[in-house]
Amino acid sequence: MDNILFDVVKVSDVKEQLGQWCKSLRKRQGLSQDELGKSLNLSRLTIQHLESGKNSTLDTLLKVLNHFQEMDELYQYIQVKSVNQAPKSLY
Amino acid sequence: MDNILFDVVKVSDVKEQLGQWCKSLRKRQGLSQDELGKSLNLSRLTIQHLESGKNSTLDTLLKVLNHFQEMDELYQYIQVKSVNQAPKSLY
DNA sequence: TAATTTTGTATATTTTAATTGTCAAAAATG
DNA sequence: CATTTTTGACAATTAAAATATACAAAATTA
Repeated sequence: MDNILFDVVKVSDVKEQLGQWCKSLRKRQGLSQDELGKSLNLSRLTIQHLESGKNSTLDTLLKVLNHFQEMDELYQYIQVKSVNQAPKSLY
Repeated sequence: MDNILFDVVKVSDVKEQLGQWCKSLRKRQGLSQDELGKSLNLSRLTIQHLESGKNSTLDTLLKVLNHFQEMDELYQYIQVKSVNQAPKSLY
């Protein structure tokens, strides 16, 4: 059971923020949803859903981040976090 | 067109690393895939696919990260990146 | 302001992630 | 070592993401 004290940020908040990120990356390059979609072999609506915080797939998100050279940095972030630490001590 | 010089990390690499991260978080708490799945109303196979780097949805990934209190930090990371910067100058 | 482009929304279809159940291999436990 | 638990893999079904098309609202541009 998730403790409300530690649960201020919701899953939907993160999805919306990810959408905003992708949108800002696209706008920065002056691309339309259609142009970006064509570059990545994704439909314009898939881009639109991602940017509006719908429940996209990892492929869709990562293709977009990769296109704007943001995937490598995210990869580093994850890599540091995923060092396999010892399981919680029983004592 | 993506430049190979900047494309060393592949989408599949990030998915696999995300899977490793989720797996290490689960192991640290001494939980089984089944137990985690039940906690999040996800099937054991959905957890298994996520951990093995398949193409999961954002909901699946974020539910898991949220359960281990890792979503808030990721949210901060994204928030910093998604400040809407001015579009590329035309000059 | 008028014309053009882009975006959000809606519906229908296709593709695929998620689920359910089962089974054997692998790992953990007594 | 034997038993139990966990995990990875296989199929079949269900739920939902991705697609295609169309249209109006919004934003951009001339």
